[in-house]
Amino acid sequence: MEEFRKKKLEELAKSQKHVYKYEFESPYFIHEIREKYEKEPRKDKIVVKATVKRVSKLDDGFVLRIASSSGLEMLAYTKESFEPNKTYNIEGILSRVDEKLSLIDAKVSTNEPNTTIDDIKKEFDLDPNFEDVSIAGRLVALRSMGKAIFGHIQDFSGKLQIYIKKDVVGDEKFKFVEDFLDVGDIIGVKGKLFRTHTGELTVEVFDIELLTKALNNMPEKWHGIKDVEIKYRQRYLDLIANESSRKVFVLRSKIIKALREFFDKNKFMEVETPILQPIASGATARPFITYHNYLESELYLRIAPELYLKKLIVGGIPRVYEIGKNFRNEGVDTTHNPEFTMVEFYAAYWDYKKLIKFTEELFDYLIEATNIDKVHTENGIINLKPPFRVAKFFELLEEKTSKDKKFFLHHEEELKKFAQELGIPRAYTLPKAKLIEKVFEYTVEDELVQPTFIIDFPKILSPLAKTHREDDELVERFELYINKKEIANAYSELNDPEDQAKRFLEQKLQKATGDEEAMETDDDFVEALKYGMPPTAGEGIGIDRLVMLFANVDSIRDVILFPATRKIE
RNA sequence: GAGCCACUAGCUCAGCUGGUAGAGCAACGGACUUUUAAUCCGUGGGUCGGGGGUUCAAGUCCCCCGUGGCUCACCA
Repeated sequence: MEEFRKKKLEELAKSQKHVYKYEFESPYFIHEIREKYEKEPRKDKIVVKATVKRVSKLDDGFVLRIASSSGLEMLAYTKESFEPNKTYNIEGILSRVDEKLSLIDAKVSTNEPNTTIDDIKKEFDLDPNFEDVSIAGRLVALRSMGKAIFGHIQDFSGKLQIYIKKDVVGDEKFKFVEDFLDVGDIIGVKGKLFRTHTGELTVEVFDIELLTKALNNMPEKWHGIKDVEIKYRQRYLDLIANESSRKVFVLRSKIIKALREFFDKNKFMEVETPILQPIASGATARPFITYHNYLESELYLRIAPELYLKKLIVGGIPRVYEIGKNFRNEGVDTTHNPEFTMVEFYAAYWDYKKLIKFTEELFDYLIEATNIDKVHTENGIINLKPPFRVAKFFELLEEKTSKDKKFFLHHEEELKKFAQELGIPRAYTLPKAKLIEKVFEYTVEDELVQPTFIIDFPKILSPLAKTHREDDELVERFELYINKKEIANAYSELNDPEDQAKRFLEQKLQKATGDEEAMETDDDFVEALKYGMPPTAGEGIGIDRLVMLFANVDSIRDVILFPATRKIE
């Protein structure tokens, strides 16, 4: 804790000023105020004549503060080196970065100026005309100029400059600000909006109030929080300091909201099924175990909601979806968190072909909602706009290995040998189903960068999927791969109770031969099927991975607010 | 679970073959009424992740432990 701040707190208490206020009238978020007076540029390429006032180094290039002859300023992001105090014709793409009008990809231009900073400002930064505002936020910067003080307040939606003049707020208030306010404090201000001569939207403050004192120092303003350990364990600091992080979680919220809208629009009903389950089935994964004192029995945190949702289809709900967490007791890495969010949905009278179309419609909807239809990854530009490629599981395998379906399903010894040659560890001890999966991973997965539906999986990999109508050894199932990651998994649901019982039995046998992740038998589910489940298709989409895709981040921990971390001793 | 790498001021980072622990921002004192990574002058700040060892001397070399990252294994 900061000693000086503590002292300020004590002094304030002595003078009977409340340091932790109860409320403040603040009808708008900061972004709503900015929205009124700031138009979004359309990313046109422009050329302006400007003088470079300051050059600041970034990790990747420079930021320039450039000014017109009349003194209006804007920022320019560049990779080229510019000399301060020189005048250039600068071209770049007009956009808004960190709330400020900026040129991106700026460079020295041989073209004549086609506009001026003054004209641009007039068009996109409107005159607020001294509107009265009352607004609260965290003080994130404070620059004292003697008898005037500039600062910035920030809320989750944005940042706004404040300007405190001694002869406007009065000697007493001004001294209070000088003596007691620190960067990090939560404050409320009342004042009127104007633009400074460099054009920044600013509140000229006539009243200012300390609402909450911050005792700890804030993270550094320029570099933000980089230490991933602090980012994950103290996410609030990450959210205060890093705009990029705020953006990711806003995007996540947008995506989940869009999913709900999309399902609601398509007449799906949202439900909740148990997280504490007596049998952890519906997927192949190891569960967390917990204990219920009253029932005197072990319970599992669910690894999938699948079987419960299908029971609801039996119960007559024609279309259901659930957005919620699954828990899997497995390793943690950049694509796996022990608890993760999925949407699972089931529709009676549909089959997996209908789901392919439906999934494409869903992506169309997400593209519209997020305004993102392409992502630039290290694997190249991924185009998220449907329609997507459709490819058969065994055809892809055959393309890469020149071995056919028969080889994989009926020549186990040779398959083992082949797997060994591919470098798959412990090839001789793995069960056949695992081997096929592994070979697929080793040979095909790397090429699945653009969105691809892989269809028609082998039956032995899919104990809950319906047998393929044209091939008894396959099931009607697809997985959607994007950027080498599985994003969705879907199938025509198996609704023959006897077949289902048989498949569970096969899983049991696999478990007996050492496959720890083989699926648990759920007799209640088989019982439900005996009452008749209409033909149904179902799908699960990993929301964390979906957000990773749209946000273009590499680690699942960057899209989960509080990812799993080890306890610090 | 295995291998490699990292951990230094509140934050971001320097610190070579062992020789009195550094910078920028933040903080503290001062100047400045349109600044904006403000500027200018001055000041304080450290169990170098923890523990042990080698040495006249360890942030630096060795061993153990902790946390994290990457790769692999496991897994969606």
